Amino acid sequence: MERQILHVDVNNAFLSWTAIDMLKKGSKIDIREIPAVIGGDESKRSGIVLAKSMKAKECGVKTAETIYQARIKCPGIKIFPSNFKVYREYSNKLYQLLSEYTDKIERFSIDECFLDMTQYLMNDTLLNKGKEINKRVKKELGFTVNVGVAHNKLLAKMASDFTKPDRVHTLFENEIPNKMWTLPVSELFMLGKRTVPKLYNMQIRTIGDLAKTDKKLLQNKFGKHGIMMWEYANGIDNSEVKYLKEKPKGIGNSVTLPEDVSNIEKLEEILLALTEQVTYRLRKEKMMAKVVNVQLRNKDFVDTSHQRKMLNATANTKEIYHHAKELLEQMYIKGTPIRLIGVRVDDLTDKEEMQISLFNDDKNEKQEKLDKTIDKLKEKYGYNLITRAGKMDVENLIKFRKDDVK
DNA sequence: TCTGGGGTCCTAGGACCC
DNA sequence: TCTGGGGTCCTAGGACCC
Repeated sequence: MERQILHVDVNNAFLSWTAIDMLKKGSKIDIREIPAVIGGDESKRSGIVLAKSMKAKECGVKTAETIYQARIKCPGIKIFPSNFKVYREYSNKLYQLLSEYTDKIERFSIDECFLDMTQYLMNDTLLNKGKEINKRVKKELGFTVNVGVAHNKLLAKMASDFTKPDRVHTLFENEIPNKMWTLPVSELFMLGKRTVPKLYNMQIRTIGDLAKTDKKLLQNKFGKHGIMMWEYANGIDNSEVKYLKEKPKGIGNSVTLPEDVSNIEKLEEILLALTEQVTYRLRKEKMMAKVVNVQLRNKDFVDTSHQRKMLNATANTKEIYHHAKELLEQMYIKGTPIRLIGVRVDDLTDKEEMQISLFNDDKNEKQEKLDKTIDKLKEKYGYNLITRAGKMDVENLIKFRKDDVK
């Protein structure tokens, strides 16, 4: 049976949502109407463009480029900081509205959803539902969305990416040659900046070129990725709308340092704070991890990572930090200026499903208690070491943990 | 004052086993 | 002693997404 899929994509999400939030707080200007971007903090060396207004786009400003570059392209451009709390709020409002249409919704990202409408069309058409959603979001929530209308997720996503903003586009199978094959191959979902030049060298310029290329040839050159890109170019995608909440596969926390650090004691201190965050989230998910991974980026932007599989899954800060610290010591070349440091845990399992370890002795119980105490403190003070200094005495907490992990 | 942070999935090579 | 080959697990790194 033919599936009925919608893809809803918020136009310039972070910028639109910031604009609405500012207007609500009494701002006289609507930053959607001027050259503006939402960006990181240049003084913290995270000065990249997260979202841009239409006027900024007209200057040639692109998402993920530096604010420095944006200013060159568009002198006088206004820059506003991001506010994820606000974004989550609007994202939830959108989700609520969409929930009136189907319960098969996949939150693909903070500003994108897939809807499986197959069993929810009644006597209406999919296109009409798309148009209704587009109108209602604008009227009731105050921002605009693009809606892609198709028979699978890939085509719906491609459709919502056609002309913007505030549009509803269909991409049914018979429309593929005219609407999709004419586009440059770089527009195809999952074709990034590494793959596109390789395709160009093979004289593949448009999605149509790719669709007509021999599948076997692509498989030989790109492996699984080759098969996928051929299928996508031909509009083939059998993946389901994942409407059930999935457990995370890994949890990580990394930070670009305000200035390069070449001192391992300092790096260890930051690593501890990052580990604290990661294990806190891990415990909140009621999960345990088996793999610990430490990532470093040096001043030349070269990334290295080391990982280790532990004997038993754990969510304990001290235990995970112990491994993270060893990994750092193993990989850090003395004197190297480090720009970014990160820790992540993978190979996660549900805590409930874990058997009670034979070694779950007093020591472990003591550790669990300590973690719980710290978690409670965090909840109370909303303490987040790296991104914002909380009300709590951060230095003391570091010392507390430092003494503990010794 | 140039380049975020959170993810997922895949690949290649080495170790080890039978 | 001319050295297969399939399979699994592990690690490092790459590509892509928003």
